[in-house]
Amino acid sequence: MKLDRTDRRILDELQKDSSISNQDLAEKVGLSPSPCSRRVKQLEEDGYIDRYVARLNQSQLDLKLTAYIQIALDRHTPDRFEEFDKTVRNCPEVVECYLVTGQSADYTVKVIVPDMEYYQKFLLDTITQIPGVTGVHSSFVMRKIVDNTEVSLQHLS
Amino acid sequence: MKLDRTDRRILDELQKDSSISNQDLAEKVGLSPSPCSRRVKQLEEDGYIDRYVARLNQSQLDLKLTAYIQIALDRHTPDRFEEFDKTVRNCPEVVECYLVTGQSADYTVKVIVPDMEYYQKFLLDTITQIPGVTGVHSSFVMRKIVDNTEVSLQHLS
DNA sequence: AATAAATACGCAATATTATTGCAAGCTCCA
DNA sequence: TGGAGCTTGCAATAATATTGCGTATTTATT
Repeated sequence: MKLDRTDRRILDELQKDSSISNQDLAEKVGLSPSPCSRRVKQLEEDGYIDRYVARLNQSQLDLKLTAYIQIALDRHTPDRFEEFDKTVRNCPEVVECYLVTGQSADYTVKVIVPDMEYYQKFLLDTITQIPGVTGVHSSFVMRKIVDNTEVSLQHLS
Repeated sequence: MKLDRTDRRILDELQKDSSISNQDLAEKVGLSPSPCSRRVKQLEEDGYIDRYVARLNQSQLDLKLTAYIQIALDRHTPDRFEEFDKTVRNCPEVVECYLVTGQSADYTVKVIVPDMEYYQKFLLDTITQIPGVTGVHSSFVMRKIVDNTEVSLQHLS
């Protein structure tokens, strides 16, 4: 259950571009197609590769606003958390939601929506309606410098 | 250059799982394989699909710490921004970096690293070294409720 | 350091999957 | 209601991935 340099290179390539053919991937990592295919399959089976996804062009799809919402709850009881989690998991506008450390902001939520009007409605109709939500603070993305899903595997070397 | 219901369903499926075969995808969206393949190709060519990527299992790869860093700059001059952007783009630990609205926090940076020790070193050796960085505030992810790349296309209906 | 066991490799053959040409069927506008 | 432009499904073809197997390489053990 240990990864060598070739495995890591395979993972790196697939993180960047999973539409690469097995033949090209094999060449990039210095292997012939068959062992490369076998390694990829193994990495999938061992759970290193979670899933393959397509990333869409947001602005072309009229999704022009990305917002971060910092949310604080009145009480930190299990039922408060459960209710919040359940609601947020069912919002297609929410792409990320984390429980984070820090003074008052319990949750950090990332939302992708068409525009400010949509956002405002979403905030009022959905977030504000969740029991226990007290503080809500929004910030809006003006410019994207990095927007990846690719993680660094350097520490495994 | 307009998407019908079938196109949107294709995009939705590929966002969730791009490893689906064309045949299965065709069946899901109620098409036979050939027009389905043609539509996917068209969506790629038209730029709706940005790229295909593999998502990895972070904890299995020893990436146990996700952190958000809120960063403020001393001055909002072009060279300050450029220098910051350039540095951050070259950090493999940084998965997201946005310029955001708000009082003092100019940048929101998301970082994925093995542990707190690594994080501390990263902050001191990299972030703090960037000219003009004054305020730095970290929060750490304790629990992930949602961690997707999938965006909602409901507004197109 | 030698050797045995286990693992990983590349080639060639096979199987799977995607793509293309084409005729028939829709759709939409005049 | 007719016709132009698209879209579809089928069948044939092409591209791509996968598997068996003999050889080579690595790893562990003494």
